[in-house]
Amino acid sequence: MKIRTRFAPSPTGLLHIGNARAALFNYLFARHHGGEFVLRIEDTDRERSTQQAVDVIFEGLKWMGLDWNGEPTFQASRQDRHAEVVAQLMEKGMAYRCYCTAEELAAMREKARAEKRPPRYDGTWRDRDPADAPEGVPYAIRLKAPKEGETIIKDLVQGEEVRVANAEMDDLILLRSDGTPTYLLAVVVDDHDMDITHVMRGDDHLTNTFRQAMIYRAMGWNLPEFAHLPLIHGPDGAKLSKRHGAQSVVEFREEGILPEALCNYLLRLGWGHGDAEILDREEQIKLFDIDGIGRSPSRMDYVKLSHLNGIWMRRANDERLTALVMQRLAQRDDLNHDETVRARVLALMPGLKERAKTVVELADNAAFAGLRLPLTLTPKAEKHLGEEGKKVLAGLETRLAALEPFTPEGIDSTLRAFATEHELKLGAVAQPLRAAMTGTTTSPGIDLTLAALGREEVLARIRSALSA
RNA sequence: GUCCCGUUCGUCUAGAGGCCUAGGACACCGCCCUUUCACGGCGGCAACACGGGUUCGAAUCCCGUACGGGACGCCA
Repeated sequence: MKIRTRFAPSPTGLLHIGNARAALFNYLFARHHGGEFVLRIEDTDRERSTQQAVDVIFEGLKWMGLDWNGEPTFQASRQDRHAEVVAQLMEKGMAYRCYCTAEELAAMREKARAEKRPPRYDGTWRDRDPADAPEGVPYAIRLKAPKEGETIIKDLVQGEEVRVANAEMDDLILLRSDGTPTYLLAVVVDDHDMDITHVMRGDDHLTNTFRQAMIYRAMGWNLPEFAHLPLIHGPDGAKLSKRHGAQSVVEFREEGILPEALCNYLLRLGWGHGDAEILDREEQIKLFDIDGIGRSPSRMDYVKLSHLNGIWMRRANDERLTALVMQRLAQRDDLNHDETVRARVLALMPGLKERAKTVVELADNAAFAGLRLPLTLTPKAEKHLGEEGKKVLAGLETRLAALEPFTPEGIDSTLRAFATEHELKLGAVAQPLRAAMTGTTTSPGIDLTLAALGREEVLARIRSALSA
């Protein structure tokens, strides 16, 4: 049997981190087993669904490198099929018309709650003679669910068997009074028709699964395997919300997170395989399986995500990182943006990427490459450009002007020789230079920094610092 | 309120009855490397929710309690 998984988000405006993880797991599981991973957009709620929201999902998945098989299915386009299934259930006597209004149902629930009973539909129209039906009143169609016995489902994550007494459940609505299918019905029909073998989704759907199982049974269909993933909470254990920080895929991208870091983090959140921590896509596919998924909800740890992002940045290609940095620097109007600046950033990248955890930080640290003279100094940098510092710069100016070739190696030996001659520690030479080059006290190695700026710029920055 | 699920360092996790003096990672604290800041290396702090069983032996199996989460819509 070929494994087929699906990711079935509803287009409501953002690709939430929990959904993104569900997509990742479904993707990895399918790829691990040589199966297929398909996409279905659950847009039955026409009010809230927009093309823009659909695009956000596509873009997010592509950014994460989760490619799906075939064309996406739009659930709304399958309404005729959903209605057809309901018609079959009516014929079999397994569904019935319910004429209760929304107000009546709300009152029913409220009353039940007030009496501390579980809020459920009381079955008013279940056995009532259809002839009693009021004239011209719209009706919904409900499933005639079993009232006795129990419904058992198998869950690959949450334990072998999960069971609930049928008396605990009421007759769910299949078709709304406007004729459109409900989520519960549409999901079952689509998963069946699309030959989905494994349904992997958030734990919040676990109890829905019982009701869906009833629909499968009523139709005489086989159930797929289920795997309910524990939810992701905020660092404090409460529901993930805005105040915790980023929660959608695009937000993480804006904050300078690399997709491979996000995927690596999301995978390790709620899944483990021995001591494996850093996994590229190939290893993820090789190692991922359902038995590694944990059972309890996990907390989002933005600090650990940053750490992983640092690792993935160091592994990333310099050209790629430079492009990301230049994109961000383009927003700043205190910088030059020409090709020279880009070349400097690229040359600095090996040193830069060791010192940042996000692309945002990377861009901040790279910005000095495009700065115009004179530089604005940080208070700490200023201290290095006192009398002593200036003496060093003045002494260095002629030597650097004469240095040939102007390479990191040549610069390094020039500085060391200068320090020895003047009985200075290397730091006493490097820090004034760094301050003059960057306006700050931190940067990649001073040899690399000077070489990247180029002789002309280095001399210009020294003179500028000297004349300040 | 009813039902369902869960519970190993602060966090993410390893752990499938003896390999556990409970391992790794992040964070934190030292030390080393060092031209700054990082990176890296070494070391430290730190957990089996609680109570009963079962067993020669339990983090691992069973029951209960506590705590946490989820569901209970003509939303998905």
